[in-house]
Amino acid sequence: MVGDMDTELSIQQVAAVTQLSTHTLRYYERIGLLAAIERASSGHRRYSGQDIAWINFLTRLRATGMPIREMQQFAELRRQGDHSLAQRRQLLEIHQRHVQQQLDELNRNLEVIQDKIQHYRELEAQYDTNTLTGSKH
Amino acid sequence: MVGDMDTELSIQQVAAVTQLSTHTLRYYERIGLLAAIERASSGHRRYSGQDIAWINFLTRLRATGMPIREMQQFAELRRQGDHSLAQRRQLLEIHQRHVQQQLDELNRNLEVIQDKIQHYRELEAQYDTNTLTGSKH
DNA sequence: ATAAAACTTAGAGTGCGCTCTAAGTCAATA
DNA sequence: TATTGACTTAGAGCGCACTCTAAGTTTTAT
Repeated sequence: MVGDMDTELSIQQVAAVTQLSTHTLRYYERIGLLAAIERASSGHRRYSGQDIAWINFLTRLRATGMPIREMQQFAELRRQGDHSLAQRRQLLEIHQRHVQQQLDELNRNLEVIQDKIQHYRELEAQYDTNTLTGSKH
Repeated sequence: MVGDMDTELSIQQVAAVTQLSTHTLRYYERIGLLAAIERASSGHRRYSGQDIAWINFLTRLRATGMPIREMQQFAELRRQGDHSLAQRRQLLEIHQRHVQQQLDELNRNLEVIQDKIQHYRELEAQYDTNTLTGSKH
């Protein structure tokens, strides 16, 4: 089962497992996020297990708000091989800090929203009481 | 200091305190997020303390990914007064769940990124060793 | 053999949330 | 009084990340 890494998938199959559209997969290749996917003799794309793993990681970066531009830089560094390891790590460390900031902000905002919900609950209780006792109508 | 709620601010002042551009403030009013800001005799906008509080809350909703469409619904409910309290609360409760999902996903993705950083650290250490011992060049 | 489906490329179109421009009115200062 | 600057409106334009279309070739199924 180790050899599964060599399984080659069609664009439709990759779309199914990555949840990206075939349009998006071609788009990612075109703008250099994927760079040179292998072709079958027919010219059709054949994705390797490594390609899938890379696409999945890209998806994590996108989901955490990394702009395409930065992902392009990251992909370019990857293409340059081992001597770019430190730069790739630094890029990810910066991004990691951004994600932590997002988390902090999201947590703060969540609290405010929860406070508001609680506030509404109290207002509702009061409003219901007024309505039931017939005051003012 | 309680009377500060009645202070009326110009659009520039509101832009300064809310960190929104004057363009965005007019845009929000135009699409019904703010609805009918008072005007001075000159026709210039005059924002109340309540307006500012509302804008700040809207900003929290935006920052947590609520689409403008939904904010418009929320603003509309607010305009309808007390009898929409329960609906407003429900809308916020749904949004609250979305925010919690965002937080969960962000946390999962952060972990993957951190793992990748750690992986790079290990590869770097190995690469440096190989380089120093002159193996392979 | 032929039709339907899937693939290819280049490039146009879309939806979101602003962001800016144009044309004009009003207000404050030299 | 003149001019600089802030304000008004309606509507066009923009950046991002896709998403789709058109035109053509290849593969698969009947």
